[in-house]
Amino acid sequence: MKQTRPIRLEEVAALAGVSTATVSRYLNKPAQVASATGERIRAAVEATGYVPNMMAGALAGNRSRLIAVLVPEIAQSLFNDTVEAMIKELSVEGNNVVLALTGADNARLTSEIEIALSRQVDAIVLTGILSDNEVRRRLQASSATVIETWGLPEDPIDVAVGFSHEAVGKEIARFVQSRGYRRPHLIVPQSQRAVQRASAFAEQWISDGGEAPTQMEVSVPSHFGQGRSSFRALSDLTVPPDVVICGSDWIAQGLIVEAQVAGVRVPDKLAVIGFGNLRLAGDMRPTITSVDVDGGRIAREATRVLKARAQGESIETRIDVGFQIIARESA
Amino acid sequence: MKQTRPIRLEEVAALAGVSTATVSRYLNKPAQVASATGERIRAAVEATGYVPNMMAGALAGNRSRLIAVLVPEIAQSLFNDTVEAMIKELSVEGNNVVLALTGADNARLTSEIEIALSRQVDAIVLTGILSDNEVRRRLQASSATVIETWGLPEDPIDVAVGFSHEAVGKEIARFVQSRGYRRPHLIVPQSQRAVQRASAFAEQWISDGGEAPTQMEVSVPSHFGQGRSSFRALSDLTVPPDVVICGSDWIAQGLIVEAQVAGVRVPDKLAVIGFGNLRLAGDMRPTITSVDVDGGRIAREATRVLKARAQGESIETRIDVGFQIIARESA
DNA sequence: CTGAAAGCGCTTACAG
DNA sequence: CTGAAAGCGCTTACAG
Repeated sequence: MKQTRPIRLEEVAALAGVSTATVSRYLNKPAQVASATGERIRAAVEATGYVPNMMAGALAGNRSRLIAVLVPEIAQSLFNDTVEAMIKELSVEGNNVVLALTGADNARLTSEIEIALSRQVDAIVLTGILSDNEVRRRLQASSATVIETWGLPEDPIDVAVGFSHEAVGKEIARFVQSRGYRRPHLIVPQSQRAVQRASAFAEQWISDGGEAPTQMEVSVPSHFGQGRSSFRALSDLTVPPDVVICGSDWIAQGLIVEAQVAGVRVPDKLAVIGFGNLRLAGDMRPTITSVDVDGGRIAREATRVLKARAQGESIETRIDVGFQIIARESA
Repeated sequence: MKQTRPIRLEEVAALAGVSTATVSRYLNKPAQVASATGERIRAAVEATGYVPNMMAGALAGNRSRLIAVLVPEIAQSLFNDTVEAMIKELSVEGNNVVLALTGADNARLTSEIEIALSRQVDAIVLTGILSDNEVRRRLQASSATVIETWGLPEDPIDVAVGFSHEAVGKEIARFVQSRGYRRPHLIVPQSQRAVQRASAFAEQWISDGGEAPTQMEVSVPSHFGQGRSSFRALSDLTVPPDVVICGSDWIAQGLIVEAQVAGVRVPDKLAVIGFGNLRLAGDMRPTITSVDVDGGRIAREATRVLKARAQGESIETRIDVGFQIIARESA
């Protein structure tokens, strides 16, 4: 390793017989360079094998082309599809994604924001809910675009791209009622948003004349094993449920497996609803009724916002990408 | 957004009554600064709310503190635990991870390497196998540390931290034999390494006197649904298997679910072995026998290598972190 | 359409 | 232990 010094812009310019300014323009805004000149530069770049130093470019141009994406974790997360789509979308535009982990409880959210700011990122994409007002202000004072995703706060820090978890809860309640179920049971991962959905469900259910639904808390990140244990815990309930609304498809899947082993038929004896509409929801036996969130759409909207911002265009501050209940065999 | 100009080092220095050089030293190598001076600087940093511009620091110091991690995908990947551990480990040292996606077929591997180099990353962590010799040379000519993970090539580009997939294949073959199974069937995701494991399995199995195992190919990334369809495809085999070796725990899980629905008892009528030792392997019913790869260990070794490199220490070029067959109920 | 030159905000020999 | 100064490799008004 560590051999020859890399080629700089200056050497390309010398070879092409132009100034570094012109090479820089050719590389960044080719339309501003005469085509004959451009061709000479192109040849010089190729001949030298020039690779731009983006750190220098970032400092000089005050644009890092770095986007920080902050998620609780990635080992197994409902956000993964969104993050993947985001990385793909953004890299097309010449940006790179710095992925930071804030922990299942989002404990490292504010510190990771500080670090991202120090990195001079052009934008910060948040999935967690930021309650610290000082950091909120610091974020607003910075020149970075801040995109809150998955949620849809009343008063976004900057821009929000997501959907209403309250609406999801209410919609599921209506769905459950329309299917004729009478005794819903909720399995609620202790994340702010899952709790929000559960509350909204209960509210809607009760206002529609139902009894207050029973519910159980599980830790985050949610996983398959919780589904199994949750099924077993069902026998502790005085009122046996006829439908279980799970905070994630993983929980739903575990619940179904355990139910099958116990000889409880899904959905005949017990209906199950998941959340996230992961691939496995459609692949499971029985297939799992779930709530679809379009991660690709979130990523596209976020990218569009970033682009508009970079060009100084005005942008909406709340973009609702919606959600969809996908009815399948399990409920 | 876009308010007041950020504080610079110069303003901190002025407030503390020292030069920018001293502030920079205090921030990066506090031991080189007198404690009284350091205290004044600390106070000045706090009073001004100074946030260092890491892009400038990177350019001046020729050290970006950026590590590129290249993986095929993250929606659902066996590498996720490793990537998560890597991000955690590295961020403790003040580094950030740029996550780049190379595609399930690794088609974007070389282009993402170019981009990472342009970013002046201190290190590139690869999970895919790099066969392009030119890029290999370019990588070696760069000053970036290159860490190949998960695999353990004979001749690493720079440093390799992983395990032998061939050894995994052979070890599974011995395990299967020791358990008395006679007719293994392999479900092989078409990734280079899964194919390597399958070949090694077959080789060992045959050299131990077994009949050539049957096998079926599935696409990457592997998933639950493939397990279900693979089970159904088993009936096409002229010789019904007594054990199925799956390329991932997701396949194994899908296979078990489908077997249960079909009334085939696991492991009594059909044993199943997974790969990856995901959390669900221990949570599934029956629990899944799998191969454990310690992602945390890989991340720690990689971090150790990076640190040693940064300090100019010499380092090993091949670090074998091993693997472990975890025998559970399914086989 | 192009160039000379200033400047982005740091780090680091070098000298003391 | 500390400072003056050069320099990292680009971008971008500004002027022509």
